[in-house]
Amino acid sequence: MANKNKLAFTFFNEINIIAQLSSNAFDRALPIGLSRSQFSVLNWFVRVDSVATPGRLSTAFMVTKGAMTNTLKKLQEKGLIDVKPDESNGRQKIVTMTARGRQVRDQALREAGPMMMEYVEHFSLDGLRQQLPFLQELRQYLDEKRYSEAGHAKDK
Amino acid sequence: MANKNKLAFTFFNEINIIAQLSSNAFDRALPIGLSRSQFSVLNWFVRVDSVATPGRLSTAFMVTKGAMTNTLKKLQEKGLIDVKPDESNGRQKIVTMTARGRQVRDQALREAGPMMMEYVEHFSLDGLRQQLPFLQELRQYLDEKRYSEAGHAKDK
DNA sequence: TATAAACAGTTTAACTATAAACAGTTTAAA
DNA sequence: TTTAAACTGTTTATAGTTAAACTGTTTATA
Repeated sequence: MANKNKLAFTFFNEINIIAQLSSNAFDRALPIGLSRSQFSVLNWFVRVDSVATPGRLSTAFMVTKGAMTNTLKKLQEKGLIDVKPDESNGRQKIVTMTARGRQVRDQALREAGPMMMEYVEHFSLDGLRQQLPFLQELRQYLDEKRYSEAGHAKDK
Repeated sequence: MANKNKLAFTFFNEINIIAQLSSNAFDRALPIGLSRSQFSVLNWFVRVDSVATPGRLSTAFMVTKGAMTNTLKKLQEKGLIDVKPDESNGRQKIVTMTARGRQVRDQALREAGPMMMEYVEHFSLDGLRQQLPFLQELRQYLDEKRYSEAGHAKDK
């Protein structure tokens, strides 16, 4: 059905443009020297867990292990995270957030929050809430599809 | 309202994940040697206009002029577009798609289309259609906001 | 007309990402 | 016990992006 095909393209196109616009805006709201991926890792430690391995983080953020190695290196150099070997497993490393990391994350959120608020203030709470279930269902579906694709579930 | 703040973050987070997943899938569906930005430019010539300047394209795709210079160079090297000076305006260039470019675009669409279809086949036509207006309104709002931000409308 | 400002596109440096090769560690199997 | 396979994280090469400096052209202004 060519009609649905076209609709699918339009739909994903809108999603992509919104993602790009909001990401760009968020990047600019972040303190200089802190990239979005770096902030996201710091925020993860608040939202999800206080301890992680690099592999767990690369899976959570759907980036390659190499990308996460790079992000963690930057955070470590700035003293925002601690990385130490896992005594019980020589392959892994243990990553935690430092007090300074927590401070930087909190400040970034304080600076970026109002901007994100402003972005949705013209949309009702109910309007946003009504969209969420569809988006969450779609996200979950795409995520499952990703894992079921041949030769692609390994390095993610 | 902290509640709405959190909802806004959740909302944009979902949008970003969907964008990332669908983009990655689309990238993989594309013929090797053709990046998403390159395909997008070729597709633009079918969807929007048959002639363009580099500046118009960089605005349309919300990337810097430098990024578009790079994309167009790759397309030109592969013989998929023509770039020639604008006789009536020495600052500008005129970009058009070649017959080969049209062929490559058509083939890419044939290869990637079914994948996108599969991505939405579990969602009803009506379901997608119901989401669109909100997304389009949001996109338009963000786009306008972008232009109204100080010191940021120039190079886009 | 002369000069300054704005504009259109290119180049460069820095950054982030991927994919693939790599090194070391652990687990499974023979 | 030895060996092969799987795993965890790093490195390297490649590609695409931004921001800013740059070149050349056009427009506005004094």
